[in-house]
Amino acid sequence: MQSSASPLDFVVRKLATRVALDERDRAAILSLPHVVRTCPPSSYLVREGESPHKFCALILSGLAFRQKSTAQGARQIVSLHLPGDFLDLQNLFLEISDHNVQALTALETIGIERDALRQLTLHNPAVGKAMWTEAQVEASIYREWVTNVGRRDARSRIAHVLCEFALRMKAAGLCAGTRFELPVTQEQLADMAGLTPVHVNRTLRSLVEDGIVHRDRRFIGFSNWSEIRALADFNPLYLHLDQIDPA
Amino acid sequence: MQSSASPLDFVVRKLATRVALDERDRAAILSLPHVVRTCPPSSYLVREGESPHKFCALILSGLAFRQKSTAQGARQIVSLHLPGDFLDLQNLFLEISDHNVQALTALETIGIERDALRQLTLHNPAVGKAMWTEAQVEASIYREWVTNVGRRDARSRIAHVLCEFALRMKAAGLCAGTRFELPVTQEQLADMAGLTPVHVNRTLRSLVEDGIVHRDRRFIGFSNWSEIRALADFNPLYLHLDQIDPA
DNA sequence: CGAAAACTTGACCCAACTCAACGAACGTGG
DNA sequence: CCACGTTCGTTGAGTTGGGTCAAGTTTTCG
Repeated sequence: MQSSASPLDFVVRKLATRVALDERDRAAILSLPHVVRTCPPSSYLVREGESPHKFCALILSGLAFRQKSTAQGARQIVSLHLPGDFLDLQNLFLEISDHNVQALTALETIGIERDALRQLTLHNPAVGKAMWTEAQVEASIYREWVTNVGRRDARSRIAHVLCEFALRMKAAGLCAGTRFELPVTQEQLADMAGLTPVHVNRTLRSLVEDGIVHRDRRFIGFSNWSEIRALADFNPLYLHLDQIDPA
Repeated sequence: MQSSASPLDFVVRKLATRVALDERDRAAILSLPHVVRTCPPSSYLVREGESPHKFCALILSGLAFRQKSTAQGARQIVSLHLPGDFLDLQNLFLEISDHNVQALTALETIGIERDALRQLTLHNPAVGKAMWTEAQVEASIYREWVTNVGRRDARSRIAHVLCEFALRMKAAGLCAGTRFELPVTQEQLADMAGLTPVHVNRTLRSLVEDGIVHRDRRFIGFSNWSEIRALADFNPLYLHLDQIDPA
């Protein structure tokens, strides 16, 4: 019966997509100590080498990404995150951060007290299961990215990134499915795909010329989902979007 | 006081490297229903698209790898596993397998009943924490692999794979550190690095010619750890080898 | 000992990179 | 609301790291 506008409601709703939560579980989540924060575009939320912060962040609105750099100064973006994604799951149980997390757009996050969230994850089986599912889906996406960057050519690689983003946005209820804003520079897209910005530019152009992708500024549209899906060699299984409340 | 030679002792020892376990935790682990199995080289332990098996496997001896294929038939190896690694963590909480797991060498595994392990993970905080740490270290390794395959040239990439393997083997007490057997064909190495077998052959040869790597059959040696480490741009932080019992 | 698998090597090719310049869009302050 | 600096996108020309194809050679193993 609570009409609360607490940002923790958002967390409850998120976790409830992964597992059935009873009243007690919900109450436990809703009593977690937390803060709401906003971060400007490209600010760092986590830096490689740091110890975990007091709060574990989840995105309420906006986009973020994870990134590592090589000694030669090349950057690789290793994942993209949208509202409902945890940005700090790794730091819940590891003591030193192994990569950077950066805001892509302006970001609104809820920071949940690390200790409390860890205790809840370890002691409440329903919450624990939801958190495990989140973490395992994230790992599955990493595996797909290794494959994408390791074994697909530039066209497929870029198309694959676009397909994944479209589908995750749709699953999060943030776009209709075949048209969406991807607020990413071509340089950032290059860093996701393991390509150079120049080559991304040309490849993206060729996708547009072939009528597979429409583009206006940072807005992307697909003419034909099954066409781009085939080109991208995109099999949505790895997103485990059906992994919802198998109770 | 138990002198048991149960393979579960191995699991206890493994998890005890991640978290302090008391007698009750140990007893709970030691009572898990399980089977020991052997698998011939290149047999499949998990296939993409499958539902989870009744048992969740952990390697007792031998090596295994995870692998995905593209529609064009290219294969990418996304991780390598050695004794003490879980092969089925993902299937503990996900309902469809998103990749293949294959034996690299002859394999001896302990299969722990999935349901029982899941319950223990969710209900026993110490075991839960150990399992989380395992899973998060695995995720960290995926991030590094995305970076390796996306942003390093062939020499560094291959050197990086060698460094990681050497250090993980050493950490597992399976080699001294600068000389070890890597029972992998050049084709498999290529599939780890996102290269072709021919190019792996030439690149490996050039590393040998430069005196950075020694090779005899499948045995690899490093002349100078800091030299290959620099070439590989290898920073062992991501392996979280110190992530041991922060109690 | 013989067949299959793994490793080598050479010759050639091309997808993607580099370098460099220019144009378009954005945002910020006056 | 315009001027202007900055970031982002676009394009051309030339280069190269790594791929392809194909033919040996060595190793492994039944």
